[in-house]
Amino acid sequence: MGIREPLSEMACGLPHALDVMGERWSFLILRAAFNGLYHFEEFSQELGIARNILSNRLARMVENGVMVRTPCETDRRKVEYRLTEKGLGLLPAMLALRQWGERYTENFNTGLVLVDCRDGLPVQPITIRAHDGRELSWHELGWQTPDKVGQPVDRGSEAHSADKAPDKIENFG
Amino acid sequence: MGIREPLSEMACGLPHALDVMGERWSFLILRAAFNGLYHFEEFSQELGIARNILSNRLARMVENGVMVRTPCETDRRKVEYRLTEKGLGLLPAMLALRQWGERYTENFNTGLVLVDCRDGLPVQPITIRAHDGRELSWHELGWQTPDKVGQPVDRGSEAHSADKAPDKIENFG
DNA sequence: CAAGACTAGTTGCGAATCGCGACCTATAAA
DNA sequence: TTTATAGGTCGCGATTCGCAACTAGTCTTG
Repeated sequence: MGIREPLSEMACGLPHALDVMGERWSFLILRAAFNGLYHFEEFSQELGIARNILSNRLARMVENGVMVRTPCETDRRKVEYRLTEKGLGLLPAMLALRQWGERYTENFNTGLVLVDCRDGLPVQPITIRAHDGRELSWHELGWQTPDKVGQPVDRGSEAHSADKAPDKIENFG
Repeated sequence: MGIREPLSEMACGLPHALDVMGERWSFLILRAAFNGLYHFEEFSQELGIARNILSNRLARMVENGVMVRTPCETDRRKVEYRLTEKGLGLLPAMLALRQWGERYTENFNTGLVLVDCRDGLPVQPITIRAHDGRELSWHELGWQTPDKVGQPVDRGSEAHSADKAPDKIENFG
């Protein structure tokens, strides 16, 4: 990581997530892995990524526990890269990103729809939900200290009018 | 984007999403914006990012419709950067990434909990849900052509045993 | 109104990263 | 035994990043 310290600050999971997955190609490699690819040459051909970069990213994902690297039993030239449970855990994030990309790409060609295998019906758009399942928007969210969980949060009547902010009204991150 | 063509292939929203948000700092700037910051100097101080990079990223986000840039009425030295609806639409993706980062960061210090303002109860972990709300894992998902939506998908009995893959069994992306 | 301070940048330059092609090693197939 | 394949590494030019310094408008203060 060298000089990149600022990404590693604590109390927010985003820096760590970006540290692991924030480099160019990482998410596309992940997508390919979810696609069922697991050999070096497969990733290389599918993505058209430079070999040294691919090598670097795969090593990094292994190092960070997103993938495991195992020599192939039946053909010892080959190596298998497989998603770990931690890697599989990135599916909601990747899908949310994808859905966003699809929604806001004009003339997006809906070639294939992600569905529940069982009934072939499309999955829902990914949303943020309250404990009881209600869908929540940004304005309905707030931060609470662990000891005060269960107490309503006052967000200071929405700081979003110009020049009101004396300091951070609410802390979303 | 010059030579970066491979990211812009169609039929998948991820390349577009990464094109817009995949550069270093973009997601942290987004987080800061969700935090209620909207001035150049605020972002600069909060993130410790180089000024030229910040300038570049903000311009890019404006260009891509994630933020709008408006000169401040009351102090014309200042400029306001605000999230558009498109920008707000990134909240599920950002939160999914954050939750993943939190979950897999050891000794993660849970300083603040994201809650529903109304009752102060924590939001759910972000998941993928079927049309009827059932939570779905990777193994239960498949791709279907639009005209065949509603027909169950056979994923070829899970390609994930070594050396079976003659070709892509199922196409997750 | 003039002198300073503040905001939002831009510019230049060295350092780090990316992308391409060539090369290398171990294994498998002909 | 020769050739092909898989998974890399190495070197080098092009791009991007990070830092510090500088600039152009716009308040603010005396």
